[in-house]
Amino acid sequence: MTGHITHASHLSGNSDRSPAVSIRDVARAAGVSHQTVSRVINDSPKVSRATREAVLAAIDQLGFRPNRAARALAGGPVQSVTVLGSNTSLYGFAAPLEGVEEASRDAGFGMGFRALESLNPADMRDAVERAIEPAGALIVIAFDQAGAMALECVPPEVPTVAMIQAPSSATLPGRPSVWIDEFAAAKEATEYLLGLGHATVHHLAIPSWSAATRRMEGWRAALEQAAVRPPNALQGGWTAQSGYEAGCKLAKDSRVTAVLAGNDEIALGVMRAMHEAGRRVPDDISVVGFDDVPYARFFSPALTTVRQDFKTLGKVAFHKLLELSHSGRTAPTLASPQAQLIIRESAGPPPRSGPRGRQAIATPLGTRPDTGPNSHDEGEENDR
Amino acid sequence: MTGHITHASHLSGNSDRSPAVSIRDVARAAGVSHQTVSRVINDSPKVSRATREAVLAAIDQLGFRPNRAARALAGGPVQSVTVLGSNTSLYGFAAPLEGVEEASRDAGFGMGFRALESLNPADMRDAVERAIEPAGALIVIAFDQAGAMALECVPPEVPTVAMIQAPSSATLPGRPSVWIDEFAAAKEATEYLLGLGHATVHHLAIPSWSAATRRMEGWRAALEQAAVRPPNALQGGWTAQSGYEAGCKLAKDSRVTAVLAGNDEIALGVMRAMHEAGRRVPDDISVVGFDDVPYARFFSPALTTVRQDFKTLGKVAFHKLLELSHSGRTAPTLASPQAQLIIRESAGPPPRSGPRGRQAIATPLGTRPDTGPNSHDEGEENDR
DNA sequence: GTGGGTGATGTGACCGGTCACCTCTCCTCC
DNA sequence: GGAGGAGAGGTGACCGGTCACATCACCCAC
Repeated sequence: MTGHITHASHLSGNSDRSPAVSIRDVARAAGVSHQTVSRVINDSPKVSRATREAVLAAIDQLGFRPNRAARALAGGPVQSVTVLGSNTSLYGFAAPLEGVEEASRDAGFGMGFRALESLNPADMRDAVERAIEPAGALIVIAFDQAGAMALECVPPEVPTVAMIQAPSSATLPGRPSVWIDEFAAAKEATEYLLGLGHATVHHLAIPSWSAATRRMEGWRAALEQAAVRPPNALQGGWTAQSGYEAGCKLAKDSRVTAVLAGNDEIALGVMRAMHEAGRRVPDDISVVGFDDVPYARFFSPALTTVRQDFKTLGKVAFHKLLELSHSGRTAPTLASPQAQLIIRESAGPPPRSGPRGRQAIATPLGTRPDTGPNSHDEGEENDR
Repeated sequence: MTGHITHASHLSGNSDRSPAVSIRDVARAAGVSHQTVSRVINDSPKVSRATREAVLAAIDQLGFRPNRAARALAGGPVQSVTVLGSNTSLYGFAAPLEGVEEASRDAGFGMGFRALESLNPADMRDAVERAIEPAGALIVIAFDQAGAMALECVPPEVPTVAMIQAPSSATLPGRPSVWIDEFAAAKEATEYLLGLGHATVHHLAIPSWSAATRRMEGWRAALEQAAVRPPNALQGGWTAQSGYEAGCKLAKDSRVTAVLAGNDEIALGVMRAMHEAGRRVPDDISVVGFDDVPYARFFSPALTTVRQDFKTLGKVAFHKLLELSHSGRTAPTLASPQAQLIIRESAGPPPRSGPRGRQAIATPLGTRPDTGPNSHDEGEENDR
C-alpha cells in the first residue's frame, strides 16, 4: 500500500546504494527470523498459518520484492528465462516471443533474449553459454538450423524447452519441445486446392535442416491420397525475397497452377513474381500461405493461408518450462494449438483450358506490369 | 583454450551446484589476491602490467567468466539492459530491438525484454519496476503512448535511454533519447508527390500522444512551402487494419489523390481499401509508406516508402546507454540515422482530368473486386 | 632521518538471498 | 515415562563478486 520502493541501480559501480528492503527487514517487522521469511516467499509448507500471514503482511507493508541477483547467487529458483532465436523481425519468430513474454510476465519471471547470428560451432557454443548464464533456463526457437544447432549445444542439465517445426526431427530424445501440428492444416489446404480443380499443388518449403516439415508431410499426404504424384518440394528461404526468387522460376513452368508457400512472406514474394510474369492470382495461379500474419488479409488478393497460433505456442513453451522445473524432469514432448485454414482470395480454380500462355513479358521488379481485368467471385472470406 | 565450463543451472532450488570457476580460483592460480583479479576484470589502472598479464592468463586458462548475479548483488556494473516496449511483432518495434540485441551482445551485455500491456498507471509503474530490477538499466521504446507513459514512471536515477518519435515531444529534459530524423525524408516524400502533380497530399498519421510527429511536420512543411494548405492529418493506428479503415473513408473523398501513410502496414491497408473501392494505385491514387519493411517491395504495386534504419537506431540507443553509464550522466539528446525515400511503384501522377469517378462499387473485404487494366510506366525503382 | 606522498596489493566485511543443520515443542506409542 | 517423530522455527555459513580500508615498498623533500 505505502510501498516506497527504492532502486539500487547503476551500470557502473557507483556507490549510491539505496537501502532496498530486504528479507531481514521483513523478518524484523514480522518478529521472525530471516529464514522464516525465506520460507514464506518460497511457499515452504513448514510455516504455520499464523506466521505466514504475519510475514505476508509485513512483506506487503514494506513493499518487499525478492532480489533476483541474490537469489540466483544463492542458488535459489532463478525466475527468469532466456529465449534463444535467430530473428526477431520475422513474424514466425516474433509472435512466439510475444507469447513467452506474456506468460513469463504473468508468472513473475524475467525474460531475456539472445540472437543467434553465426552458425560457427564455437560461436554457437559461446552464445548458448552466455544465454544460460544469467537465467539458468532456456527456450530455444528451433524452427531453423541455427536454433537446432543451438539446442545441441545446451548441456542436458539446463532446463530447456524447444520450439520446433516437427517432433520427428533430430530433437534430443527426452528434451521437452512444443510445436504446432500443421500436418492436418497443410493437408486440408492442399485438399482445398485440389478440390478447386488443380491437377497438382506445388510446395515452396521453408528451410528445414532435417528431413521434412510437418506441413510438407501434410501436403504430400493430401496429394498421395488423391493419387497425385507429389512434385519435388522446392527449398526456399524465410523471406519474401526468397519467395520472389523461387516464384520467378515457378512462373515459367506452365504446369504450375497452385502453390503452397512455406509462409506468408514467401507467398507474397511468389505473388509478386507471378504478377510480374503476367500470371494473375488467383485466376491463373493459386497461392496459399502459412502463418496468417496480421497484414495477410490486406494483400491484393487477400491471402488464403493457414493460421498458426504462435503466441499460444510461446505461452505453452513457457508453461512447459515451469512444469519441467517444478516436477523434476518428467516432461516428454507435447503437441500444441492446431493450425487452421483461412480461406480468402488468393486461391481459385485453375484456368479453364489448362494454363494459358503468358500474356505479358516478364519484367524485372520495379517496373509496373499490366494487370488484366477479371470477373468472378469465388473465394469467400472465412475469416475470424 | 581448455575452458571446461560448468553450469550452475536450476530453476527450482535443487542442490546440484557445480563448482563454476570464481574470482578466487583465478586468484589462486595467478598467485594474487581475489581483489586484484577483480581489479583486472574491471580495468582498474592500479594494477601493474606484469600482474595484469598473469591474471589475464589465469582467466583465460580457467575459462573464467564473471558471475552476473554476484556482480549485481555486490553493486558492481550490472552489464545488462532491459528493453521496454509495447510490441514485438510490429516491424518498427522489432527491428530496433534487434539492433539493441546485437549491440548488447557485442558489448557482453545481457538483454531482457518486457512488454507494456496496460495503460493503467499502477500497472505501468509496476511493469517499470519489474523491468528495472534485474538489469538496472533501461531502453524504452517510446514511439507510442505506452512507451511514453512508461518513461515517465522511471525514477531519474535509473540509467535510461528512450527511443522516441520526435525530440520536441514530452520527453523529460535531460533524459537521453534517440530518434530518427524523418523530417527531411517526410518533406522529400511529400515534395515528390507534389512534384508528380498532386494538388495536395493527405497524411494518415501513426498515433502520437503529444503534439505531432516529425514526419507530420515534414509533410506540413512541404505543403506550406508549396503554398498548399495542409489538410487535417488523419489519426490512425499502427496496423494494416487501421490503415484499411481509414482508407475506406479516404476512398470516398474524390479530392484525395495522394496519401502519405504513417507506416508500411498502414499503407498496405490503404491500398487494399482503395483496391476495394475501385480506385487504382497508383493510377487513381498514390500511396507512400514509412519504414520500408522487408516485404514492402513485394507488394503489388511495390511500395514507395521512406526507409528507416531501425536497427542502427537500436544500436545507437545501446551505445548511448553505455556512454551514459561510463561518463556520468552527461549525455544530452542525439539525432541518429537519416531516413531515405525509396521510390518504387505505388506513387504516380494524379489522374488526368481530376480524379475520375469510382468505377467499381465498394465491396467489403473478402470479395474479390475488379482490377482495371493500366498502362504507363513511371515510378522507377530506386532501391538498394 | 623522518614525514609524507603514491602506486601496487591484500584483508575482511558485505550485498540479499538460500542451504544445511540445530533447537524446541508437542504428540504418539510401546 | 522415555524413545522417536513430525512440525515450526532459528542460526550461521556461503554463493561470487565489490567496497572500504589497511598494508607495504619505494621515492622524494625537508
